[in-house]
Amino acid sequence: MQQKYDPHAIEREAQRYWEESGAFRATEAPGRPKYYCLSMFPYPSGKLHMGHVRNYTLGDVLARHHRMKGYNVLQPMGWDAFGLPAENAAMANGVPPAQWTYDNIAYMKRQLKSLGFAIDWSREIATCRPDYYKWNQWLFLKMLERGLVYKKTGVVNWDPVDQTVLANEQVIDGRGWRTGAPVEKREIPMYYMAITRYAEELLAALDGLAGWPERVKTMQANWIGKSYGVRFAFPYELDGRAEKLWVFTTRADTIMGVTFCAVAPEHPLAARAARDNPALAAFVEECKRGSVMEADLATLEKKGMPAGLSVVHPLTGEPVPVWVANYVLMAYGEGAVMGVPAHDERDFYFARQHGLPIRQVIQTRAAGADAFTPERWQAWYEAKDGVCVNSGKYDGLGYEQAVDAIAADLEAKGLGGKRVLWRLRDWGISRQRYWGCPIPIIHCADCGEVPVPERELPVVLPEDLVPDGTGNPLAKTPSFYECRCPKCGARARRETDTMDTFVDSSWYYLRYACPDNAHAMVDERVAYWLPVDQYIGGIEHAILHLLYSRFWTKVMRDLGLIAFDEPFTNLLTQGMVLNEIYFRRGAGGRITYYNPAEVEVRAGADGTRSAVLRSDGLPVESGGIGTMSKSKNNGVDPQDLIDRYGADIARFFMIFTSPPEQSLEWSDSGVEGAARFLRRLWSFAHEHHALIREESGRRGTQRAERGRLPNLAAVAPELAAVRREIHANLKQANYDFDRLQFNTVASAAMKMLNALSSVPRPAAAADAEREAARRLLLHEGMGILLRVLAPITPHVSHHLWRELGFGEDILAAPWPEPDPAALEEEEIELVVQVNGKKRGDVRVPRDADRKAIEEIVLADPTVRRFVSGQPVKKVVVVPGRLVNVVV
RNA sequence: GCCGGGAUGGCGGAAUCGGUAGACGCAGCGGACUCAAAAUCCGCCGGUGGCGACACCAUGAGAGUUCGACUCUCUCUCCCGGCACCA
Repeated sequence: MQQKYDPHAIEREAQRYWEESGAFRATEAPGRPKYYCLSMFPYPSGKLHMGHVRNYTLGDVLARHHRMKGYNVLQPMGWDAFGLPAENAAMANGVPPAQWTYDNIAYMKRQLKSLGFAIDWSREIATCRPDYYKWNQWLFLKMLERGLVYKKTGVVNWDPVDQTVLANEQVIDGRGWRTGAPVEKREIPMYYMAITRYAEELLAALDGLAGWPERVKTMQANWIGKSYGVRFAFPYELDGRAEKLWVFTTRADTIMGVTFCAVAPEHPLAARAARDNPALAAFVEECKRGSVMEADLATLEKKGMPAGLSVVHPLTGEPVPVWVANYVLMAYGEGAVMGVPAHDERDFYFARQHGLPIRQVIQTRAAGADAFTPERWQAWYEAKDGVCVNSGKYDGLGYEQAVDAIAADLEAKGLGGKRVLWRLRDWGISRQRYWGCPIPIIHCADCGEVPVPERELPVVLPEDLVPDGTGNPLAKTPSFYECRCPKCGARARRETDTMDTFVDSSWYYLRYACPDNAHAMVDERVAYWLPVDQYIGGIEHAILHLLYSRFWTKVMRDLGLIAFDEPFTNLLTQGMVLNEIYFRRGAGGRITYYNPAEVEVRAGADGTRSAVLRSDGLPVESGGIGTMSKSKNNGVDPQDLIDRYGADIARFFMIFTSPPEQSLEWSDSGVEGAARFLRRLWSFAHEHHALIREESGRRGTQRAERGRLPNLAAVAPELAAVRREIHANLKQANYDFDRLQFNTVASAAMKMLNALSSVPRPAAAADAEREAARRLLLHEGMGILLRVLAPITPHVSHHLWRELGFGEDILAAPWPEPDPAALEEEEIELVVQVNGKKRGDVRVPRDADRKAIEEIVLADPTVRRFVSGQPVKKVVVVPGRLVNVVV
């Protein structure tokens, strides 16, 4: 055995062994318990970043641990290969997105392999391959047939200079990222998937997802946003026609307090009112500036203008003025709201700003007539514990009675009724972009929108175009868009929009089960492997990706393609890997980001810190810390770490440095500790190896360590303590594996090595029985330690397992369980408190009862000192833990 | 703005059901080995006071519940993630 730990050599060797033995090739084995372990597939951005290493190490730990526990494990990998960065890279370098993407895939695949992940590469997929996205198109058409896909207009960011649609990410401070031009909102036709039809099930089924983090389920529930309320109308007359302005409210009990209505700038009524009102038209126009992002809209200064018309209150018959307000969202509810300034904080400020009347219609016990503070109204609002006042026939009714009575009256007048409102909106999937899956539709002048016939799928995306930032290249490529109408044969135009990349990632986990099936989207192998037993990915996907995947699963179930309801049984959401962000703002507001590795932080004499770019010594601005990303140029290349230390050390460090779900501010201080630990493991193993060889030489046998451990308590009590330590840490490690807290598994492994290292070397004239016991203990401990480490540091574990003669392949070894006999203790230690403060500890027999413990504790000199004669009120005994004497 | 989460020594973190705060590791300090350095090994290592035994303080801030709170409740501060076209 080599004396020196050479990670690169043993990693090459172990990886070759796995490759040649096809160790990670998964095959369907009905009857064996299966474990489908899936990490979110990467976008092939160029190189792996630390988030990938964290994600895939976590997945690999789970996959390898379950494999050793006897599961038939599938761990696949693929590429989320369509998307915007490829187009940006193409513009920057003049290389087609396809080539850039395939090059990146090749490079990143090599990186993943060098980390030794137990991946079945025979199932690799890339979403930009026609044999994959064909099925996007196929399912799109199935959904279209069933009315689950439909067309309507949607609002996008429009760059008026480049004449192109911008992604939210491409809008910086309200301006186009390339042109610096102020962005406008523009309405265009788009295809939508009717996810709202599944809103009820998507919400209700969250309760059944026992293996999902609560925080993710809460976020999804809030996103779906079911609210119960009343939808009702304010009648009005315009251009000689009777019309209705519909609104939705969750507080119909306050309807008698309505003093105005507000509509979104995009509302038809606003457009109509602006027609003969230039000032209002200018305001509506002003509201069109800026991006469509909700975060931007929600932080806008609240502005409004009278529409110059009024509607009729449905219950009082009084006229109610209509306003156009930028805080009303067209996309939520009816695009119009009732205004009740007395009982809604936002309405209150709006009314005060514009001199609108405030009419109190709810009173609570807690508040007097002068208690008009928005904070207080908020409390009433949430508690719903007031009664109606100034409300005519509804006076004295509580929240529920008032809502019931008012809804009934509205219903009787044909002006509304109770209604459930969802916050969830249908999923717009059209993108005016090149590098995505073509939408399989043909536009014919006579036949309208005609689906591409199934036999003509896939509609293949040309791979040789280079976008230039102005519009969609597909729309400028006649060889792509020129076609014949499948219905009438006339010249027609192919749809040039592509699909949202979330479509690609909504079902890829199914395709790993049957990546080679050219005739069907899914087959019986999907029934074997799915649903995914453990899904691992970043918390940033808590809502969109996971919700779309759940929706897609339910759609495929209803199409009879699969037979389960939810795609992911257990979910581990890893925290983000963060790093400093530095940038400079150039001319026209364009921002250039600098990698923290190129930046030097200097502390000034006055304690202030300033950052300068190393290359030119000039200052850069700090953008705080944030997720490592290509767009913020704050990634750290893990390759340096792997080249320098090898895969096992990189993996061990990644696991040890923080718990999986917590976000992690990147720092590599501490990686030396991981390296030191594995070197110590190696040299300990080397010493043990020599010991075994010596003993087997003496006995003339190949395998020396077959004997049974004697009763250590009798032979060598100090060894019994070591064995207790090993088994206690094994118990802890198994517990932590099960609760997915791997950082403390790594700690437990370190503690085991510390315990084994603490075993004293025998004196020159050691007695033979003791020496044999010592050797057997070390061997047992080493066998446990290597198996506990195998999921985290697979290469070195594989190597030492064979070297020390435990067996051929550690992957085939049974997972270790602690020996209860090793954990038994005659005496246990109890912490002693007086009035809740720790004052010492006592040792008591393991089976001492409460009364005996009380006697021992009250007789303890330290306790007596602190009690010092005061009467003992009570003695709290927590079995196995502590005793608290209250005086 | 809205939704979700987080904050513990100089640093990463541990504390499983409300029961010893700081496991394990990094950095630092002292020592051994060495011609020397690296590596390795041993010891110390939250703060304040004390020669010491020990005492007091301390888990972002402030209140509360409890025999007992890092853990539960309320208020606040700061940070991170998401907000529907980054993936």
